[in-house]
Amino acid sequence: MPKTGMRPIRRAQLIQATLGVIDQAGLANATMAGIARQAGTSTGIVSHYFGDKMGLLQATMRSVLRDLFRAMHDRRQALRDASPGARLHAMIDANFDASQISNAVRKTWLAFWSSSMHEPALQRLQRINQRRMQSNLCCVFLEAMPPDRARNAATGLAAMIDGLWLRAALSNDAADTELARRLAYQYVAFQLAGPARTPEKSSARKPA
Amino acid sequence: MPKTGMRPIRRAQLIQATLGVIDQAGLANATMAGIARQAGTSTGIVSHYFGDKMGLLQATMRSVLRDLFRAMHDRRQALRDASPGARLHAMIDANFDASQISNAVRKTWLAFWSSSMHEPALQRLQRINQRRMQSNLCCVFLEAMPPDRARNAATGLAAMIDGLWLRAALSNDAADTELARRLAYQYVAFQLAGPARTPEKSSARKPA
Amino acid sequence: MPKTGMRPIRRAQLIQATLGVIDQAGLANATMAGIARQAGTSTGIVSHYFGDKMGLLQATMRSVLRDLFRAMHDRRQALRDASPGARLHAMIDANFDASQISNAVRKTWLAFWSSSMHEPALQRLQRINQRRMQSNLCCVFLEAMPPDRARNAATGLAAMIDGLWLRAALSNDAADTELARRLAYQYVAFQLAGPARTPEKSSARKPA
Amino acid sequence: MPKTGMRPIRRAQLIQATLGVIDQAGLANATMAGIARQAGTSTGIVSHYFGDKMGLLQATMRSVLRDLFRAMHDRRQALRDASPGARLHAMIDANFDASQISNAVRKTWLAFWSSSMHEPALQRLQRINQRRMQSNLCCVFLEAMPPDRARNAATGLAAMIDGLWLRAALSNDAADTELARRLAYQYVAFQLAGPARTPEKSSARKPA
DNA sequence: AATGAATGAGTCTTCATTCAT
DNA sequence: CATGAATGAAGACTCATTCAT
Repeated sequence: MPKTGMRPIRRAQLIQATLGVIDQAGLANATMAGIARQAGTSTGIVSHYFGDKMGLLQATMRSVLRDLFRAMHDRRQALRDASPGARLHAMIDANFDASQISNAVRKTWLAFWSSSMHEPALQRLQRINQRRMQSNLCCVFLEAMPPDRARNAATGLAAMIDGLWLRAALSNDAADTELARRLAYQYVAFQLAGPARTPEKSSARKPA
Repeated sequence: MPKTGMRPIRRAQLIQATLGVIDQAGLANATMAGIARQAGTSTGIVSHYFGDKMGLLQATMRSVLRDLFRAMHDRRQALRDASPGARLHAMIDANFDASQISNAVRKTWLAFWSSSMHEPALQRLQRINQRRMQSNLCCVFLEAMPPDRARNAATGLAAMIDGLWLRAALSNDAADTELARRLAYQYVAFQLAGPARTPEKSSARKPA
Repeated sequence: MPKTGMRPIRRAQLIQATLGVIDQAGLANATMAGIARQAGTSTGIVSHYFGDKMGLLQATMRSVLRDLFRAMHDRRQALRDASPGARLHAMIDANFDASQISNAVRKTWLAFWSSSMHEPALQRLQRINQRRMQSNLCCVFLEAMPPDRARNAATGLAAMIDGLWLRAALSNDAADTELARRLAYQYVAFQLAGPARTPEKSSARKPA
Repeated sequence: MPKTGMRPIRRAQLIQATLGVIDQAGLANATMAGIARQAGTSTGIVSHYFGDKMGLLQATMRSVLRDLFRAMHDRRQALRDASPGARLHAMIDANFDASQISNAVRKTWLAFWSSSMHEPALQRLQRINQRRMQSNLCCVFLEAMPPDRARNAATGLAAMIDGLWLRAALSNDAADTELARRLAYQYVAFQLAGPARTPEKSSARKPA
């Protein structure tokens, strides 16, 4: 009697196992056998549900991205009519959310960044994510500044978040999260207060 | 007697080939055979000079790091007595130096970031690099602000640079470099002008 | 469900193939590919069942030892209440049993002797085997002589058997088996009749 | 200025190095590079003097055999007119001579035994050695018994010596040498005193 | 005579994938 | 649905041998 409705359960199981294995051994050392063992299933099951190793990795990455955007969405919903500053803080918080800062997710994310450069399938996901983040941030900045500056502010904040996040991932130190958040908040404050000096194309290159 | 003194030449050759292969195929797909072919040598030669694949990767990473710090050092020397702002700009420029922004180096760097999480040997190099960058930046900021703020400014700028650098790497678009530099300059200007609002531990978390 | 219970069958198959390859080409030239081909399987299967080449070799040696001791045990059981002489003959016969004198087994045994000196895993097996043989022989001799002499007789007979066995292996001549057995029987007769002259520590060294 | 007369010196050097490496790592792990390093020369030199790896191994084995027979010859010369017993003891002593019982020699010998089964060149040496030993022992026994018994006695003593020697090699215990010698002496005494019971072809097989 | 850099064939091992049950 | 046995291609690494100097 084939149990029905196993699909989503098994898939979630395997994605969790994938995250776990990448956390423990790294993407480069994540084998199908290891993932299946971690999930408590047989090796054949992965092909059955994801067709391919790449299929599993894509699904895993999609799952991580979905979690990130759900976190951002939830927090923005809760502050729908708040000030731009408050909403940007909420989005920053989402990026350092518990679901994002677990080691498993950090390592997975970083690994995907790296391998997305040579795997078109992952690259597409990565691009979508990046664009979505940029536009989400830009929307909020637009309420407080002209479009040109808003775009730059969004790019800068996105870079800031990624950079802080990357450092936290590399240093493997959960305590950094609080500092990371504060530095990101500070950057928002900088941008909302107006640029100290408008960055110009060339003259800014060699300031006294 | 056979040709002597081939050591450094061959090593440089092989490191260049490694960067090339990682650029084309990614670290995950970089095989010894491919690297040897790219270098125009036999496969055995890599073991001969680096002992191991990991030995070659370490040497390659070390080479990339050395280039980065040489670029920073050179630019700082040229501006030894300049203002903090000018020197920070020089350090930023070094990070977006031609030697750093080539695709090969970007991908290699990102790949190393990723795999350093599970390879102690690479992790060590990565940590050393991170600490050196932080302290170099901090030294300059200290001339313009109290130690506490200088440390945060250094961390923030380092994150900013990494984040911008990461985005450039992922988007694979060399044209972003100019924008990246401008955003980093802007961050320096923010910090040197004094914080818009001092980031505080908790009250800053939910600003109106 | 896939065929289950293949484990012992495949393992036996592969061990037989290992013996065959060592017989034909020698341990030094026994490759995994050759063994797999001989067994009619793919190369990967060896790792699947034995993990390692050394794992396969250990299992093979264990199998050979097990066969030897089973042969000895069977023959002793059949003569449970017989005289010491009869039981020692049975043990000698077991050592020159059909399962032991096949060329494959001889060469394998000799190869293991040699490589056991540098492979701790094999050395352990070798030591266990040696000790077990010594104690089995000693038990029987004890029924016919004082402990001191029994120990020496056991050591001597074990050496005799090994030496005869070794010569047979090296000369590659199956016909020697009969002679080997007779010489071993003779040694037993010598010992059971009482020593011609008690071997003494030093005075025996230069007898007239 | 090519130094002349280096040939024998270098050859001896390399043979010693070979013995050393086999002692430390085993024949299976003895590489040309390792031997050259141990000898303090370059890798190419081995080909230069021995042409081949097998050439070096043959020369090494020949050297070991030559040492054994020199030891036997010397001791027999010293006892030219002594009794058969004394001369047999001398030959036994030679086999457990200091030059023979060093670990390096033991392991080398055993390794050669093993690989001689598949290397015709080594096999030839091995056969010559075996035959020479047999005939040397037989000559002496012939002075004390009829040819038929002498042949058997020689075979038995040779087996005894090899077996004792083998056990000593495997147990890696130099202290066994004394016991080994005593057991070999005892065997000589047995044979010289006349067989306890003449070994017969079939009736001896199942004695009561 | 001697060096040691270079080669490349050969080996072990890993692993994604398939498939009969 | 699920299993896990089996495959075989691919990669890292070793090492005897060659050869220009």
